[in-house]
Amino acid sequence: MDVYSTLTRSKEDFVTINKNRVNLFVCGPTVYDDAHIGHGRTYISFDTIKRYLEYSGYAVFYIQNITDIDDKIINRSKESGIPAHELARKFEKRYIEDMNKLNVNGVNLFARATDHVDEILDQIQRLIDKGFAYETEDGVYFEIEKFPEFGKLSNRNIEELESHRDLADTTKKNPQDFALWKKRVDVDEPTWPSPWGDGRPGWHIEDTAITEYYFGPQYDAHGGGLDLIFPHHEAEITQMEAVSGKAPMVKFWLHTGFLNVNGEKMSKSLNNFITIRELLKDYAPATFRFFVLSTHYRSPIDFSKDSLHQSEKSLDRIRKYYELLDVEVGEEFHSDYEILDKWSKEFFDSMDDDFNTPKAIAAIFGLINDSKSDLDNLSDDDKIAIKAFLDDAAHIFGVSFELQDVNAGSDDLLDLISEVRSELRSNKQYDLSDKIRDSLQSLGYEIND
RNA sequence: GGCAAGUUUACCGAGUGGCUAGGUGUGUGGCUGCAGACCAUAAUACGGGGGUUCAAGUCCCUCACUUGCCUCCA
Repeated sequence: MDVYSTLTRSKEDFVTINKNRVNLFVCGPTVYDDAHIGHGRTYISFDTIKRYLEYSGYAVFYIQNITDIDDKIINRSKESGIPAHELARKFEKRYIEDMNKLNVNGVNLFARATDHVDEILDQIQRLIDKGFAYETEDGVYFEIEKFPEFGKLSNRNIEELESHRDLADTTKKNPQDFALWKKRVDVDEPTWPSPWGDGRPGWHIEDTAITEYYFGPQYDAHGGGLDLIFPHHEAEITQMEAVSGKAPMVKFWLHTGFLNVNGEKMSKSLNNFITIRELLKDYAPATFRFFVLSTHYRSPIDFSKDSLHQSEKSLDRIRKYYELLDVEVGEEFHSDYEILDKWSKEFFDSMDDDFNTPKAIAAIFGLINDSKSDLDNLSDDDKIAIKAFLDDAAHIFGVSFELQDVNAGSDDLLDLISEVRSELRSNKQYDLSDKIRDSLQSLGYEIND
């Protein structure tokens, strides 16, 4: 299996630290508002990656942090009058609900920043002891001059960055030094005691404190959105490798591309901000998942009604084919159906190639196109084999290929109506039968004569 | 300005130097009372310009354009 790492800007053989174990960390959300479809894109991608790793025989431990204390939460708390702690819990709960609806359920542990303050304090102390960090009157900072490798993930160097920063009103030695601890005294916001006075953690330190605690100083893969490469992930590498003296902290850095809306960046000012909750009022979760997976996870993806519609139709086509496989998948079956072998190999080869889901989807259609015409001539075992393959693919993608029977329960009534319509048609009373058809269609029913 | 990713047929979107990606949409034919669904079938491509090669969408150079990051951001 080949996986692309941002650190080397190339695909590399996926070699893990400990045999078939994979320790995976993905940056979670800051819980000050509802999750949007960009979050959805990123977390669906990593959910699928985890699913595929597990399918391939890896035991994956997937941790996601929850940033439940930071400026945005505090600001929102002051605006709304809801205590910061309460606000964070509320949106954390809504976030997890949203993810469950999208069938994103692979995270083994959600780790809150505020539940790991002890580990954070401990890591800061060790950074000070080793001479990488210093205290000023308003906080504790990492001194990047002490870590010459700063910039290796994002291809930047300290000199060039300095010229773009303003040193005014900061107590830092160097403008690029970043906060490990922010001292906060006499303010109406949550603080924690520390050896340097009351305050709260800087943004970057929570992730390395959490990963060191659960994984140790080195682990297999770290993911997040493209926008986190600098400065967030750069700072993580700096902190962790400085404190442990071991490198690399992470071998595989995985970054998801952005989701745009109608070609524009999603932002509140453009009024094109779509939350997952809003999305799911109009579209099925599987449609959105399939839409996300029809683009490679590192590429930008453009969200539009039209694209969602295309995904819906594509998924429908797979489902209609799946329905033609009128067999039950049992324990044992034997098949050497060549067309299936060819396309399933293509499917898994594609997934092995940096999780190339669009190509894997194409392999499913390849199978459909090549096998559809001789489906009637296939043995039950061959059909079972096809169905088992599609079940695996569906599981990896986190969708279902079962036809969605949204009208279950009203079957008798529908049967009656369509019977009446058939009778009208056989009597050539098309005015009335077409009226029934139109009405049923406007109610969302499909007519397949 | 620095760094990064892109520019493929109407749209989305794969492409490891030589063999039809795939989907959606469209055309044509079939089935239909008609439309849809369904079945069959067809067409359109590689941003511009150089170069390497027997052969380039695929490698190299160059130009143009797009997007993102460089402050918080999935």
